[in-house]
Amino acid sequence: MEYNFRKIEEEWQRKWKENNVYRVSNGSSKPKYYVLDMFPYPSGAGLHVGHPLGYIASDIFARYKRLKGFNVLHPMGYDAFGLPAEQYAIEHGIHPAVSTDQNINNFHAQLDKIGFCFDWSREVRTSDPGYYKWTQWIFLQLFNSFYNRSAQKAESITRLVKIFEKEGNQAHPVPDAKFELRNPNFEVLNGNFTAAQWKTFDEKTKQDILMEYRLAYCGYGEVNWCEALGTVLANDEVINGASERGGHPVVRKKLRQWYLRITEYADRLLEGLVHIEFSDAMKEMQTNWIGKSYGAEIDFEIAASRAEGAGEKAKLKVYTTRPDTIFGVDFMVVAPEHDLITQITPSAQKKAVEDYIAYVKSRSDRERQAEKKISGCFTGAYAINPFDKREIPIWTSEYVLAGYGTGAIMAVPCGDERDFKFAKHFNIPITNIIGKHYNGEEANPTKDAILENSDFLNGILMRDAIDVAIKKLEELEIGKRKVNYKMRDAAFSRQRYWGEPFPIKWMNGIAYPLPEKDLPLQLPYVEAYKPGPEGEGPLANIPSWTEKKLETNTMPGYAGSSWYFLRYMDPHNEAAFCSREASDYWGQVDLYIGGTEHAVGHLLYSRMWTKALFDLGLIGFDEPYKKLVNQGMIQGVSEKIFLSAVSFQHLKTCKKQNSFKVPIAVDGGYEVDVRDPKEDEPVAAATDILHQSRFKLADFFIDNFGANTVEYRVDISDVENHELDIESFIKSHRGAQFKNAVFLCEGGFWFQGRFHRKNNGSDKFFTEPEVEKMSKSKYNVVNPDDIISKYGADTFRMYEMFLGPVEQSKPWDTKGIEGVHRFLKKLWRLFFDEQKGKVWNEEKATGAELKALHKAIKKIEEDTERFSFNTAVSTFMIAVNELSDLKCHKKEILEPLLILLAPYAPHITEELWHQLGNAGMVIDAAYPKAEEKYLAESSKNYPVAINGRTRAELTIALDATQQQVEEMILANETVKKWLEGKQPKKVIYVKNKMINVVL
RNA sequence: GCCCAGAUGGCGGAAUUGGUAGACGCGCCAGACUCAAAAUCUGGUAUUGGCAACAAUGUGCAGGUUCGAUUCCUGUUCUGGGCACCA
Repeated sequence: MEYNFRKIEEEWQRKWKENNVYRVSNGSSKPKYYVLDMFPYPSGAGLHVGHPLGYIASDIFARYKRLKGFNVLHPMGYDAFGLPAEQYAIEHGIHPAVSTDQNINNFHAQLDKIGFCFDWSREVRTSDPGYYKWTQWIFLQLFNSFYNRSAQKAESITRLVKIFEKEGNQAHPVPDAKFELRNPNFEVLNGNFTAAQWKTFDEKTKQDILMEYRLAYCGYGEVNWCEALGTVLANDEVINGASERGGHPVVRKKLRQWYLRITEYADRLLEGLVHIEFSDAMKEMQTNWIGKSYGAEIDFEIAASRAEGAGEKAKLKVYTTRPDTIFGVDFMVVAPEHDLITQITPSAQKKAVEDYIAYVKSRSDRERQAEKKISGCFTGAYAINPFDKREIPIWTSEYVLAGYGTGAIMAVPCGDERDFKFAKHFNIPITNIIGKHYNGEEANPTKDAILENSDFLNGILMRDAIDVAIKKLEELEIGKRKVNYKMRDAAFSRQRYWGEPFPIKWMNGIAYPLPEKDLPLQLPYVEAYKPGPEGEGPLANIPSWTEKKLETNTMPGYAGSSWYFLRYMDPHNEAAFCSREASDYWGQVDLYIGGTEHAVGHLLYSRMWTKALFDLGLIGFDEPYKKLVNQGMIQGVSEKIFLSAVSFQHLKTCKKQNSFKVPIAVDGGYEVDVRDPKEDEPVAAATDILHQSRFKLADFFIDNFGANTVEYRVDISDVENHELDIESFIKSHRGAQFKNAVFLCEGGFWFQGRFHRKNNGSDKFFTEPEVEKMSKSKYNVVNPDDIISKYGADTFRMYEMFLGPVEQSKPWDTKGIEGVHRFLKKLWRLFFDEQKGKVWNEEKATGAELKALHKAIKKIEEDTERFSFNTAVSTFMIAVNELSDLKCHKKEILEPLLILLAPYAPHITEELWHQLGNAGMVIDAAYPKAEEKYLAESSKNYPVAINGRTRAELTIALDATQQQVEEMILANETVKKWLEGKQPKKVIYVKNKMINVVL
């Protein structure tokens, strides 16, 4: 009886489905465990072997937990809204709903083949109106809430209105300090209003004020605007200030946007990190993203003597974490977007400043920070240092971002590297306030210097001076202590079609929520996806939509994914997003597996939503994910060849084609039948010869190959062992253009199917491998379907795990899969022999067999618990090797081994489990227990090191004393040889570890 | 530029708390079975020198701490992920 994985896997997948083996109920006498994978976006390219890595890991853990007696929730669904589907619709005219459906079906079929224990009855799709009804509903909860800072929680906005009616906003100032509160006559209210004033405000004013408090609110923000495409672009669609598609110019433009007031949750998001099991790296990334810092806001007056007109009374507010360096300020830098610039710039500098601002508008935030080139422009205005009254030039530069702090900084070149470089570049004199700590070569950001040249701060340690300076600022009322966050409110709208519509109606410039009974507000069907006028989304083109004054933006991708883990608990509930009963039962996700790319996006948003839902009493916990495991990426191996404008010795070149030149003539010395190729046809290709120094190009009748080579990725299906199958390559769609190309190898070259030998080197055409992202565009995608049809799902699952630690990125190499497949065949042979059939028996196990088993049980359990699945697979291999060596076919040993292996290879174990005569499913068996009595050892083979280097081995009883060990050591031949008759300085004996003799 | 992570044989990786570097698998080499091949099995395989015993070197690079460092510390290079409209 052979291991027929195809039959076994199909059969059990069918039976599992028929018997609802993986359906879970909300309630059980067993303890609960919730295992979740990060929400996949069903892309048109389908699954490649990298995608299921995390799903396999979570599947193993879910099955393991079930064996351990837990009621395990392990659901799967789709994050189905998103830009790619819309882009596909624009290009191919297929409605996103249609293509998304196709993609999901494709994904689903691929996932099914891997044998996951998902409870598919709980599947959700964010684009399903039954799902996004509740995304809209939660949005309305956020819209109708504000963050009560004194209670440190979200509360109903109607409560806030009552407070305003009773006492104004004294106790609840506007969250955004930059917001200018105005009454209906547009008079600035200085931040506060009384109950009496509130009552006099008209509806519009009231609503505008409330909008400043709502957790989901509407405001204005800058986007990448591409006039030519008439649309807003994502950062990764913008390359060097131009659109990726078409290369049209892109500028920053202010558009009306929805936001989530996540900044109000900054402290709780930080504090919450203490209570959840995320990796330190992940916590650090989130902490840095939130970017809490302590410092001061300082007002600098604008020098009247140097300013013209309006600027006179203006003040420049800066935020700094280092107020101790105030006497080292040599210049100020304001963000190019800063409102003050136009006010303070004297006419003489206007042109230069405007030109500079225009330049900056074409640059993304990323470029502005990443650029090594220093740029900036002097505004012509001066600020006055509030302490020593020194006049300080005010510059504008792209490295200061409008969104952070006050959008202006005081620059201290002796203490800050960026400021230093800027000062050097523009020849701004540098004041040294830290004496010998500053060497004039580079800035020194120390806090451990004693201040000099610093007036009242002289002689104080900088660390201590921070507080002294702030106290003085507050005393003189020129500044105040300030906590600042780098994190900004989350932009929550997209000018796109394929997303959740906002349940919002606009009337007289006021946003009104739709009543709950009108949800879901369904996404209307459209034929075209063109952006609307003035940068509005495609929904603005639909008269029936705009007639109803409905919001034309849609929600971003993370709307649906911020709460999906809750919907899985109660996926078919039509009365609530998730019943309190269900969320109380399942609680937090116990294990969440996904990539680090979500570190600061999805994970922070999801945490914020959870906290808001908790505050509003809708769920009973305020962190969504108890433990997070980050899976690494499986990379692809691309295979590259090199193309060049080659120059044969007697060669003419003709028309330039795609920057390659085309060879048309022949080398005189060789009979090469290079007929004149058509102008649009060939290109020359070459190979590893570029990398072989022993190969002399001069031998080859080529002048300057390599001068202009271009890398070209060939499809990995045309490559084996880094050798290109030229024939198959030329037959492929992309390779057709190379049919008249010359393929240089070490021993000669291929041309039109014939090899022309030049020397006795190889005629193999080698490619250059490169490890990079697995992606369609790199022609290096390996499809799991192919692997499974060749080796089966169990082999595939185990090999994915065997490749290396889940957390680590590693390249896929199909070749290695044979080893895992052999292992499963070897396991099978413990039960069945090809000729003899059944070989397993019910004999009593020996001590050696029990030891092999219990060693495995112990290690597998430990490894599974710490997500070290690769070493667990090794342990299975070792166990099966040992049992094979022992010729052990005993049920007593093999049956527990099957249970151990069931999470990893569910199909083969299910089959063998039933072959052993069991009736139920293996997943409902009890996990075996490792018994120490089979593992006990009385002695250990110790390594004996001389000066730390292992020289010998010695078997010593585990209970040996230091003295006994020393005696044994000194009697050892190898040790004697090294001692050369002398006494050792020291003998280090670490029980159960090693022995080290120090000479 | 900023934040985070990683680097170990020909390849993927192991070494869980500072204690035998290279488990397990791939590949490769040799052998058995076979008319032959596949499959399977056995042995070998970090590098250098040596018939061998053995010796020297060796965990990206340069230092440091320690009886002992892949593991801890300082600096540095390269690669990957993220940087707010890809998901």
